[in-house]
Amino acid sequence: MKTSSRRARARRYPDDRGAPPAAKRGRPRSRLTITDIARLAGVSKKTVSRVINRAPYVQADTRARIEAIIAEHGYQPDPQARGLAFRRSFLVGLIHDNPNPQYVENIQLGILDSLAGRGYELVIRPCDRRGPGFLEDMRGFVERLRLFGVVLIPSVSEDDRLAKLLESADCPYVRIACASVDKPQRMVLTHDARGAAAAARRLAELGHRRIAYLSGPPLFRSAHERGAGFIAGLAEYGLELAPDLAVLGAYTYESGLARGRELLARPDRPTAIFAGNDEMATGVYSAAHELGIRIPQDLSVIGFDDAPIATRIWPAMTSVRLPVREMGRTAAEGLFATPKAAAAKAPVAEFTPSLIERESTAPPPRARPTRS
Amino acid sequence: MKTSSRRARARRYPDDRGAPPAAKRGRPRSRLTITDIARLAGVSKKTVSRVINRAPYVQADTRARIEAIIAEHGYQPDPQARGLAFRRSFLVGLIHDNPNPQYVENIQLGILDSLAGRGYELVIRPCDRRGPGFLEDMRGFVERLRLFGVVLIPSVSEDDRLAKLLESADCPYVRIACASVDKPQRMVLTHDARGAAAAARRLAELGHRRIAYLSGPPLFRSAHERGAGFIAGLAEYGLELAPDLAVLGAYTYESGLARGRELLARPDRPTAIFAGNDEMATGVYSAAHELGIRIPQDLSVIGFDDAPIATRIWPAMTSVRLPVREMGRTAAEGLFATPKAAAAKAPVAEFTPSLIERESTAPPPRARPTRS
DNA sequence: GCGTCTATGGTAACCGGTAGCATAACCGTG
DNA sequence: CACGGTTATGCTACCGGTTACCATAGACGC
Repeated sequence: MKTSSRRARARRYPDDRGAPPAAKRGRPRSRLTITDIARLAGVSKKTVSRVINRAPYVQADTRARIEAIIAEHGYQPDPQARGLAFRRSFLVGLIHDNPNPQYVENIQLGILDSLAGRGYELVIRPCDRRGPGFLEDMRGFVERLRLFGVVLIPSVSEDDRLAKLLESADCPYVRIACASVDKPQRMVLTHDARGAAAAARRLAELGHRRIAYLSGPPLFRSAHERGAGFIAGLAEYGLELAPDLAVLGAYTYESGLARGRELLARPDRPTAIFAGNDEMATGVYSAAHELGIRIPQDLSVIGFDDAPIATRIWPAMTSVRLPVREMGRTAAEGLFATPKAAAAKAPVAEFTPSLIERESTAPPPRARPTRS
Repeated sequence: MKTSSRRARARRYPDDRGAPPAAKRGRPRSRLTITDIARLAGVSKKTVSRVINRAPYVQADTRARIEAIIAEHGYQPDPQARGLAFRRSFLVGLIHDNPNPQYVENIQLGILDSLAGRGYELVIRPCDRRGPGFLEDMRGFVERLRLFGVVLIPSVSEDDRLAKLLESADCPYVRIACASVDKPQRMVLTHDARGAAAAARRLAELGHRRIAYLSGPPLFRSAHERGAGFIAGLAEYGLELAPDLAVLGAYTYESGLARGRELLARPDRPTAIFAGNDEMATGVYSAAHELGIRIPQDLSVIGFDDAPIATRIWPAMTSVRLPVREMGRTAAEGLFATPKAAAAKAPVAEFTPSLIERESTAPPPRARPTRS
């Protein structure tokens, strides 16, 4: 009877379609649990739990013995069980809509640098902040996963609706964004303006006077920030950005190519172009090649990001670099800050870009640099 | 007494340092649970569970009523609790050591295409298969997380030790790798050889005879595969790859630049170079620029991967394309295959690359193509 | 010697789900 | 109309941890 009953059970769910495969998979062979460790050590689960969580009230030798047993058996507490009890998962989310894979990858690596060895994992979540149901999606994501924390990178890091949502969902977060923030917030700041100013100074020093700025799209705060910094840098040399030499791109190669063609086809074309990012600067390179304009002899170009492509095109491009991986690491570290520090809403860290000089800049044709 | 006892308790962990912040965080306000839904619907937890898991033996109207209540309240079952009971998490891992961020990003996006709406999440795990403790790390990772499945991409996808480990850990996996496999396995196959053969045919048709192959490092199976395909393609036109024109690179820009310089400095330099990937092909571009060798008039170049850089350098590069995002999606789909299909160990899918012709190929100098 | 405090460890309940089994209702059939 | 088989549903234990609360053993002060 027992047997036949079991056999009947084996044929479960006769009309089952679409049940999660997880439910059908064979059981993995069971591993050691906290109960096993407690039994091996001759103590209670509670004591082992104290050791795992580094809680006090465990004798030093007891602690050492338990730790030895844990190490010997390679025991790893189950994050799902711990998370269930803690009402918090051991997952850190990266929410992003950044079109630059190199940037995203470096952020990921930086976050993982910080997570390594802590027992937390990184969950990736791309998004479209202008898509329908964006906020609902995000809410579902963070609530369902009970994320330990979230890192946001541009441009979604500039979306205050999302920040507000994360707060209401009680999900800690750190934003990476450039420095023009009105109120104190929990973020990793990048001083894009300073990098852009450095680019402006360098072009001014080389003697350029007709200098163009190829801006990123207004959706990105960095576009404004870099533009403002560039203008400020020029002003230090008594230069102004002529209105007709400030043109709007989209942070894409294609927009750089199109705007580059237009700028360089003018009779009084600029002798230098500062592009809001390397993608657009690369487009300017192509436009120059098409028109037979030599870089850097006829045209100086500076980009922003110091993407790998900056050294892969010819001539190697001068660009502005941010320590992206380090920024990712720092942002993740910020999630582990003490509650007090987190409540302070102060910036987690600030980064200033550096100008990496290569072969795409030179004095303008028929002109002499003001100094070296 | 009671009160003072509680107050004493509030000062818990007086010398606590290093306890997981999760344990210290305030509790998120509690959400709806399956018990709440059951109460609202006037049924038992078990019945709600059946609805969630699409199990049979629930009356259609009961099911509809429960689904309506779930939708109305935006209830989402807790993946940690489900995972604990299932002994399986709802996480899919991507284990990778691929140096190409564009490739990795597209794989990620493809996997996420497949996971979207299924309630599974993507966890990223870079690795170094030659580092110390590689296998132990991986074992700890997959066992601790009880991963639902893992996607592997080159070159770690070619590591049989890891495949064996995943099997012994009862962790389903799908590998993306090129087609030269000896035994049938659960993988997404890419016919890199066919793409390389197409490149060879094209160069032969244009009339090239002195053709070089710049190989990737032996660690990558794709390097052999592409080389073999290229040689086979040449053979169709009665051509051979001269031993001195097969050189070894490292899939990096720098190696492409160095090998390119050497190849192009020879008195009898090749009129065409097929590089194992776009990074190296870009290095060849730079070497040609340095030496004043024009592309494509003096030198034809074909790369592999169709990376974004292929269209951003000048002249736009002919390259071989694989549908990377689609491959990632397909690999993830493979994890959801029925147990029967999974046990079959048959390939999940196969992809053949296509040759994307751009401006970096032309007939050799002072020669006439054999046909169009 | 006794009450109080501190250090330590045990027990039961719980986190939010799922699995096994019992049971009731329904169905057609001999 | 009793009966076996199928469908629908609920009860209870359990997944692997953590917490609340309690019990006990020494140390200490009077």
